[in-house]
Amino acid sequence: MKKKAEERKDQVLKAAFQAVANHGFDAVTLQHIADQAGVSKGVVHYYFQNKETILSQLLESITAKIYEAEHRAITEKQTAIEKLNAYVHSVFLSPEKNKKFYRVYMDFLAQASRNPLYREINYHFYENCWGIGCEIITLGKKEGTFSANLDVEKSAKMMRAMIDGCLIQWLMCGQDDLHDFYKQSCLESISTLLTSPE
Amino acid sequence: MKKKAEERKDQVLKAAFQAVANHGFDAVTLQHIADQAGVSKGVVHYYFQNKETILSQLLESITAKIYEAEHRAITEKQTAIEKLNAYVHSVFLSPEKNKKFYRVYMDFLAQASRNPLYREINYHFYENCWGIGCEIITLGKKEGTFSANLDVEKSAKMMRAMIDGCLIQWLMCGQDDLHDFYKQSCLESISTLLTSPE
Amino acid sequence: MKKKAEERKDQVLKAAFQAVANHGFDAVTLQHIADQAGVSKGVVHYYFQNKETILSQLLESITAKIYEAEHRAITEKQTAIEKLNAYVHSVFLSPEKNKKFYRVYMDFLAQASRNPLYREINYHFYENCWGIGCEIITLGKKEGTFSANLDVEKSAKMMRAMIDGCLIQWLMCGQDDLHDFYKQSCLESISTLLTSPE
Amino acid sequence: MKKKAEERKDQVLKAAFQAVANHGFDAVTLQHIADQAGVSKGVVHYYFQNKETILSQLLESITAKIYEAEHRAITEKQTAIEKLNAYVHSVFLSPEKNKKFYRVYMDFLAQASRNPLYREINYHFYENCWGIGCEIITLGKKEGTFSANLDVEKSAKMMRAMIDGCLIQWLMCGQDDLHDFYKQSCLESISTLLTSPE
DNA sequence: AATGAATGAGGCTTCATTCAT
DNA sequence: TATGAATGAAGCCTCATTCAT
Repeated sequence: MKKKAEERKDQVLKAAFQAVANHGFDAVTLQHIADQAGVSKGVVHYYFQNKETILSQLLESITAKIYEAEHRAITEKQTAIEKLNAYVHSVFLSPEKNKKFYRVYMDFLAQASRNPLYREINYHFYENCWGIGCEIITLGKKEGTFSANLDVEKSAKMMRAMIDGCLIQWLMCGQDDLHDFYKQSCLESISTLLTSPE
Repeated sequence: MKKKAEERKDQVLKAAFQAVANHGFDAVTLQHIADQAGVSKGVVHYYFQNKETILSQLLESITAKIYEAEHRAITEKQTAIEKLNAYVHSVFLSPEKNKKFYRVYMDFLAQASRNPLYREINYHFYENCWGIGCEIITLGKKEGTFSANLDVEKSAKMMRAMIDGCLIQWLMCGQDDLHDFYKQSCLESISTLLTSPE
Repeated sequence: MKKKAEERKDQVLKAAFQAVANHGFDAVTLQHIADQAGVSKGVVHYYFQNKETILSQLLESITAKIYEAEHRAITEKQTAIEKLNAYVHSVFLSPEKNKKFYRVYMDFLAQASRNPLYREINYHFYENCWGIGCEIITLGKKEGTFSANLDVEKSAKMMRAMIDGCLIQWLMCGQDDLHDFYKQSCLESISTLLTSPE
Repeated sequence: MKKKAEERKDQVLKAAFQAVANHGFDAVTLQHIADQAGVSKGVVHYYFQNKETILSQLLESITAKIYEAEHRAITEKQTAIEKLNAYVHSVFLSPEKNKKFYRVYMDFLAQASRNPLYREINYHFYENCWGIGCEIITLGKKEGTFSANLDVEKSAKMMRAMIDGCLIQWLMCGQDDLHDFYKQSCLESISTLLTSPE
């Protein structure tokens, strides 16, 4: 029973992601979501109180997934450089996937600037990302790869700012073939920031 | 005559800006805009063909204003360092103004990932921003302040990515008192990127 | 299930007929139709994509009904004269019914002069009517009742023109008591046309 | 002053005719009419109380013009046959003109079935048309061209019914090249009705 | 547990009409 | 006289939500 319900909710959330990716946050309807999930509109309301509940759980779900992927990527590597590389590569996955995920994510960011609930969810995601940054930077300092006098927390935040800034700029340019340019440039810039003396 | 009409349109656009800032891009209604402007709903349609027209002109208007302010800021300064400083300060204006402007701007970015018209307008804004970056960097190289081997265009893009990334991260944290932290960190990071040898 | 939906659509179409009869084609609103049907406005949109869909289906429905009644009437009779009589009588049903039906029909004709969809539906109705005429005339020629040298198709068209012309003229006079006069005169005229030698 | 006003009203009515011909009775707006007349919307309201006033005066105007043309046509001829010919030819003027005039006229007929004012105006037009019919038939009887036992008034009405029925049927078929067929058939039918013995 | 029919609030838009200039 | 800016009522349509089955 409980299991079935969990599966159902997951099914709806997956459908919601697709639906939001296709139609946009404010254009998506519960009908879109139900259609995408291959269920009736009633089901959606049966498992979720209302539209906002679905969407906030969707935000939680996708930020969790992004973080998991990032975390998995760096765990597999040993050195700070390798981890940094893996991190950035796990963010710049592919034009198609980035487009889909970041479109949805940007929709949520826009909402989050007004909706405290979304903001909180996103903040949690930020904390996770900063955590990854701190881990890499701390290791790099220990290795002697990165500057000894780096402010770890500050650098982690700048690192994430760079990543988001690049990904958004890429997304807004609408040119898939620039994906590699932005990935490389982002990586270079972060490296410079972390290795620059003083 | 013509003048009056222009003023009216401006009045409506200003009201639209306030209304979008308050309610968000997808929750704003023409009634909100009319109320904010202190006019009847009919007036809005008298000066603008439809809702999308208002919103796209609003995007044009605010990106133009942001750019103008940035451009004005750097024009007043002489050295590359001063210009860079002025640029970042003109972006990080104040918590209140940044919040309002960037909320609206983020709404548009979210839309732009799907709407080509918005994307085009934003691209034009990007070009302007990159132009400012290029100007500063070129001057800095000439002065010898910045690294001689910088790729001017690439650096300009990374510069803007850093700025947007920081501003968005600040906005999403919902803490006004971090405004200064992000301004300073952003400036530092860009400086590092531009002055780091090789 | 399907049955229920069909009934609902029928209910709405019937209501639409009443509403158009009462308010006229261009003054009728979806609210009128919903009220007449005793349902909420939403129901109308649930079963019909939009207003035009309702109205075109209404045109199809009423022309089909008129034709069916006419066809049924002539089928029951044997001789050409009897059939002709029955045909005209089935058209000139009663002042009340004619008024309601032809008011609506005239609204559609007015629209049809510009709207190809309506024109097509009406043309189909014309073809049916001409078919009835042809059937009667062909039989009459075979019987020797009607002139041997009649152009069947042309005569069928003139027959219908006479019928519509009379009914419209009657409707426009606004005098119910002339209904019988027009019915008889119409019948006489058609008889004359079909029996006149040469 | 008075003269200027009359000219202005005429100008607006002519524009109204074009506008209704183009957009249809219920889709036409005062802006269409003003544009067509090359004047401002205010002018239209200055010379006409409201929209209905314009439209009813337009109906009067066009029925008067149709009648005048018909009357002029038969006046120029001597014999009943010639007059009848001229009459029908003056009605079936040309595909283009008939389309424009009858579209507008049909719009009014549809309205007239509900609006007493329009109905009255149209009735006056009918009387004029019947008058023409009576004149022709009476002459034909005197000449011995038409059947002696014709009921003049009734025949005049049937004559007009035939004309309107044919013109409407032609209009609804949407085939310009059938214009001649309907004109000839209409004339033949009327001739048959009027010459048939008994 | 699931469906989808029904509701009705609320949005965008059109347009006749008014009125200050 | 003439203009056209401004109003606001009213229409169509969408869609989250409810509820009987």
